[in-house]
Amino acid sequence: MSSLKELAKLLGVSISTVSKALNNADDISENTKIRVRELAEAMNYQPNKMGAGLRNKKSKTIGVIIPDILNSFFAEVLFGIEKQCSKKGYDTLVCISNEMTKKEAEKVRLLKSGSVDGFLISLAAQTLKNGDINHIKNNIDPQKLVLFDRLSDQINCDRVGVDDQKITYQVTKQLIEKGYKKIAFLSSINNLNLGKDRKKGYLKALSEYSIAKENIMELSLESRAAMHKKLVDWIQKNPADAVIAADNSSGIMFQNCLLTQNLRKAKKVTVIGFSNDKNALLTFPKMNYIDQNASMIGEKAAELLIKRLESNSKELPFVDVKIDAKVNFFE
Amino acid sequence: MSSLKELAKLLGVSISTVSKALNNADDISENTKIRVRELAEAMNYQPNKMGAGLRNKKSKTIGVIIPDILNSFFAEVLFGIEKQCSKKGYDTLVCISNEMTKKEAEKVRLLKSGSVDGFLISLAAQTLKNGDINHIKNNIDPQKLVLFDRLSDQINCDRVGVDDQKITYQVTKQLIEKGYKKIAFLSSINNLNLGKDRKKGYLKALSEYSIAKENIMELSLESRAAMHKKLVDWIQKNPADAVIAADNSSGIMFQNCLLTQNLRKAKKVTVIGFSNDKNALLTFPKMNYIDQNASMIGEKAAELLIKRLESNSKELPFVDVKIDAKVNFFE
DNA sequence: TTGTATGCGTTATCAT
DNA sequence: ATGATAACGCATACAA
Repeated sequence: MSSLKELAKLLGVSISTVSKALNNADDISENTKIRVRELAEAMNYQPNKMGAGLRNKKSKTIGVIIPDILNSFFAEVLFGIEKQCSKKGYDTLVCISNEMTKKEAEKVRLLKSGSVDGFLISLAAQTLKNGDINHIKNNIDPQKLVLFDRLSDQINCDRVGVDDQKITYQVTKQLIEKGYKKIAFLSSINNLNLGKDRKKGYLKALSEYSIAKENIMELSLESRAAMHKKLVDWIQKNPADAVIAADNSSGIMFQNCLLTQNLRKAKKVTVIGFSNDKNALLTFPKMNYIDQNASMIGEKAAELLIKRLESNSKELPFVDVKIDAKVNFFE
Repeated sequence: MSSLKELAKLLGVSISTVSKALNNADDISENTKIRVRELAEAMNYQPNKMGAGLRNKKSKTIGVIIPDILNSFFAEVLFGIEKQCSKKGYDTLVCISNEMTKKEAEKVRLLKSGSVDGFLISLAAQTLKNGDINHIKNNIDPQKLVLFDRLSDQINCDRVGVDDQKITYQVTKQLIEKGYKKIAFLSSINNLNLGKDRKKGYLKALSEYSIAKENIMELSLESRAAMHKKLVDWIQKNPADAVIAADNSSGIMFQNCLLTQNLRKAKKVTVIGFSNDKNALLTFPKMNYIDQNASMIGEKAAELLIKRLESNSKELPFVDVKIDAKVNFFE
């Protein structure tokens, strides 16, 4: 790789002249600037990030820690993060915690030594469960941290999340207003907070419209064959005209049940699942779905972090952003 | 962040003594080493990557360029890369080319300035299509490059790929040996090389066993409703007892067709798609599938690169590794 | 056994 | 308008 030194030697000027010329400093003649830029271009000069980083105490790199890259939600968030960071001239250093607090702590250490300017973190399940967040609190300046999706109220910093209760509330409301009378709820994630919130939203809408709640079914996805049978029984006995699934798997599984039993037309059940545009392609007939807008979560989180990093005033109050989901209705 | 300088001052020794002690040099007394290590521990000292990188001309960071993070195949490869790199003490800097040559070239530039030690790249569709790979050839030392999955024979370097022809050859053979007589082939990716290879494997197995080829159907996934109808017609007229789908979407779509028409039992068609363990969960009844073992591709690619980076001899011959797929048969 | 000096590539300050 | 110099954090050749 060519360096300022090399360019300087070839041009017969000093290193600082080259540096200033490339940074378009006021005190360098237009002529020199042109000569320097041309050679730099020709030599395919790229400033060395480590040299600049060492000097400026800034790496223009953001550390990202996600619990699970195989979860398409996080992959999509990452897409949004990458998009926004790229736009603002930042690199991303991506780490995976595998949902484990220990790994998460290790990654924080790693990234700090990698001299990232700031952190974008979605907390590991284990961390949330145990409320064990000292590895974050003690090692990361909240001015350099944005939490997304998996939040903890034990840390005072910028957050970007989804309003799970609002999503299901709105969808349930929409269904009611479309004339559905018996709306059931299906979930395999009632042990998680977001599962509970989604259920709350469903119940809230029903109670607002004084509608009796329909059957609520808890699914365990461990034993699929057994669940399939249970679902079939359920839908045959249940008079629901719409079903809201609290998660991606439940929705698709339920839709498949309708198909295998050829019940879809007979029962006229509208199914609404959680998904994203990519996965939705895999269902046919196309399932109605709630898209959490994951890439927007990533974009927004990155935007907030970069804004804070580049603001010199430490006076920006912490914000709590909620990203709205998009509902895709086909029927 | 604490630095060697700070530790040195607190201990009343020189910077180099601290540095050597932490690196366990021979010429430092055990006593001093202990004192230094203890303080370093207490201060939560982390060596600054940029300082070390600048000095050593090594960043212990690997640049990864993938075409599309929303494609679960690449997300899974990334998982494997991260796993292996993490194990060997390397960070990964992940970039997305969005299948565009221009973006890919930009990312190469970016990563070079970020001073990565080496590159793991899966080429963008556009790059492969146009054979336009100068941005790689001219800017990356082949000793520091491993291509994976999307390969080009215009670049002489280590490669890790899948043997697409072999996969479908083996699966077709298995089906024949299980007694299937009429094996059809379904594809929506016949425009891609890997799609062509998968078809070749299918045809090769049939010809080896002197079995007449069954219907071969090209799917376009643009207009899903139309395709669905076409598929239904196809399966009703077609006497196939097994269908090999060349890609994930085709397989799931076809399986759904069987379900919507309640044809599954009547026709007794065995479907084999491409998928991974995660996506396979979304089908019911569980679809037979070929798992490309994507995370292994990532692990192997990272392993090869690190081995080459850490070998001082430049004499290692380039290797061409093929990762075998796993076939999951449920019926 | 420990310390001093140097340089990696960059930028900012202060001469000239 | 240009150049010399110092400093960022680290590792190492060499001196003591």
